Amino acid sequence: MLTLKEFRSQVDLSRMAICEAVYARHHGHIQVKKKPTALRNLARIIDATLALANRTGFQAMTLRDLSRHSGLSMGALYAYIGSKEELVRLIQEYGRDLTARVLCDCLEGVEDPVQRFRTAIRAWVYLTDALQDWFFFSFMEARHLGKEQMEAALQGDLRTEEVFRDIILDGQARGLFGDVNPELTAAGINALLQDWYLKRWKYRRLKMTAEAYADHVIAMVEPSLHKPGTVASAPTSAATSTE
Amino acid sequence: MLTLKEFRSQVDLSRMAICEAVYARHHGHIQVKKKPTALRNLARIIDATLALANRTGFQAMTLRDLSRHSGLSMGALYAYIGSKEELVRLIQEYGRDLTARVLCDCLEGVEDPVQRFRTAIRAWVYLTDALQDWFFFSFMEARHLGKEQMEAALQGDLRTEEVFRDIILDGQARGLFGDVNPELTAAGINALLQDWYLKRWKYRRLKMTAEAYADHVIAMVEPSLHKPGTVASAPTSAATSTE
DNA sequence: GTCTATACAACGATAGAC
DNA sequence: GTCTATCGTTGTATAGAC
Repeated sequence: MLTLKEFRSQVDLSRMAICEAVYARHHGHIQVKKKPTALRNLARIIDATLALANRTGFQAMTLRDLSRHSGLSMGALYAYIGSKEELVRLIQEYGRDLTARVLCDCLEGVEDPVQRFRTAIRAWVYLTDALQDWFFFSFMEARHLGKEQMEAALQGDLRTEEVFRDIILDGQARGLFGDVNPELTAAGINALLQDWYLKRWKYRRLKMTAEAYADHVIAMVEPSLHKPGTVASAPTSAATSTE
Repeated sequence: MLTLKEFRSQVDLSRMAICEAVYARHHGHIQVKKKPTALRNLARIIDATLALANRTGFQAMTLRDLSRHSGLSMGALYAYIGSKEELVRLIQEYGRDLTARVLCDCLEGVEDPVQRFRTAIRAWVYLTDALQDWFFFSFMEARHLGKEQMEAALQGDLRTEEVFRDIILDGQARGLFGDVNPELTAAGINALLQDWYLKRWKYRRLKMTAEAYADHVIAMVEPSLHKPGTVASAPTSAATSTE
């Protein structure tokens, strides 16, 4: 079974690794040429943006706010970004590359549909947990982007669903799952997974861990997948399960 | 079974009925004293605000935009609202009163837990379908409100969940449902219901109706509620079901 | 590379004519 | 009741010193 610890060792989600990718992609637009300083300040800018924008919205966050919280002056800020709009694009892009890859990587080598289903859910919850501020930002600010950027955001959403849809189709082909609508069920799973980063306050209040939440989603969806009459052997909790 | 038609005849969700309520609540702050004109223009302002704000966000919508799209001048606008912030409060409040009441009304007289469960889901989907622009606005702009207004928004969210939680608890007490976590399951149902107005583009693409979506949520959740080994007699579709 | 000081546009809000 | 014209403020973005 995919544990949170295992997941974290597989995927490098450190701020620095992410900022490296952003820097590599945008070094043409970034005026600062000394890589160590550039990476350090880029990390500050992204952190501050996510913190401020997730509190009151990206539009409400002024660049003066950002300047204060990132510890950089207005002038210095503009050595890294060309405009406020470019900042939101920059943040949006870095996550997109990452998320598409992670889910596929974690599923590699897992053949059994039931195992694939559970692994995919766990991987996604762990990923969105590690990068909750990015996922929250991305969801809330997607419609403020330009047309083609928004298209890309929607495509990312659909691609996640396709992974689940294909697992369900495979399970049906092998006679393991009943005849639920694969597309709709995948959309439902997506909605449940999204709740983890959209309603953090709620689950924090319930003192839930990412692993417990993944188990909950699995427990909620799996019974609807299995053929009527088939009693599923669903794991009740990550801690007690012995797969 | 609660159909969309039945629901609409039970609850008056017309713009005018809603604007009456808003006017009644805010007539102290509204300078325009002639009721018919006030109601007409209030409806225009609310419609335009929801349309514009849901496209690019409330912060991004300028009052000049609103003035143009509502057909009122800047000056006239300020005869109805005291400030931009008051406008968002006004819109937020009108829905809150409504939503709390509707769910309870539709459940009145329905005793059987399974029926209550299905009716509650149908009622909520129909309600959010009729007022999708309001629910979308409310979800997206909740964090831009003041502290006590945001508290109220969260409370509204929790109250919906409590209705579902209580239905599950009742079903468990009567031995009809298995021992799922009532609070978590209610949160999951809430997440599924939210998807209907948060991802309209997706379901429009799938050519789904509100009734079909309600059936889908029921079909997805019900199997996890029933006791292991118990085969549920879930209705496959609102059209073919004969309850 | 980073700073301070400033330009310029756009915003929310109001005054006063009609 | 509704309009046009205008106020003061605040936002994004840049120029030039260090």
